[in-house]
Amino acid sequence: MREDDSNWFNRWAEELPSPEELMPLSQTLITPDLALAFDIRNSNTAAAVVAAANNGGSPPRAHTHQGPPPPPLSSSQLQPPSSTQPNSSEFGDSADLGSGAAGEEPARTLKRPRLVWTPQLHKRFVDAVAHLGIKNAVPKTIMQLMSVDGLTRENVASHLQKYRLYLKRMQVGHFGSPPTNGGGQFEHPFLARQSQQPVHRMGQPVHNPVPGYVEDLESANATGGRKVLTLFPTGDD
DNA sequence: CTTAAAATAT
DNA sequence: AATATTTTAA
Repeated sequence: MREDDSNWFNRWAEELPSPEELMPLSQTLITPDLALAFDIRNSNTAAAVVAAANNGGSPPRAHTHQGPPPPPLSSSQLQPPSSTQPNSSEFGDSADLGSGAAGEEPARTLKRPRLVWTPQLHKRFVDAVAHLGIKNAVPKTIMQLMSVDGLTRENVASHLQKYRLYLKRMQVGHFGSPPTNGGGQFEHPFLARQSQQPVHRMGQPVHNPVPGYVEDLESANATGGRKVLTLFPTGDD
């Protein structure tokens, strides 16, 4: 079906907002501990990294008692506010994943929110892999090169796994391949799904635990009326 | 309900 | 580190 290929490109195009759009996002995250404290989960495609830990339920996994709670991370690296556009070139710059409040150390007892691989973040990832070469493209190195604060090796490893699978799949498999686009450069439809329909769920209306904060969040992402607000200015496209 | 992304376990 | 499995979000 040719609808398919036209769609994938469409989707891909859809997912990249203007840099300006995501610019104001630099510090648009609710402080992690706050979010976690209120158990705010945004089904609204709001903040990228803001996810909530399942609180109030029975912990599904408890076996394999190997759980010294890892340090959340070194918290905030001081980000020089001087540059309006900190990163424009390749690497050498450090990106900064949602830390939210500077000076707030979530520290102990907080589960790390689910990471959302935004296109920009993925781009950075791909860039890193490309520049490292297949032999050095291991999670640790990639993570280091990406220099994204808050990004753990596990995150990269998991993503790398999927990325490799994706490559393998397109390498052998279907030829359907990208549409007649002049055979030019195709980005990776790797991150295919960004926004979906709100899918109304009957019976259980959205009960916002903390309307005030949610409102705050919404105003943050609603700025411009776009759908997805993601991360920091990777600014590279 | 289904699928896929991310986390987690091995 | 790589792969498999499970959990969680869209």
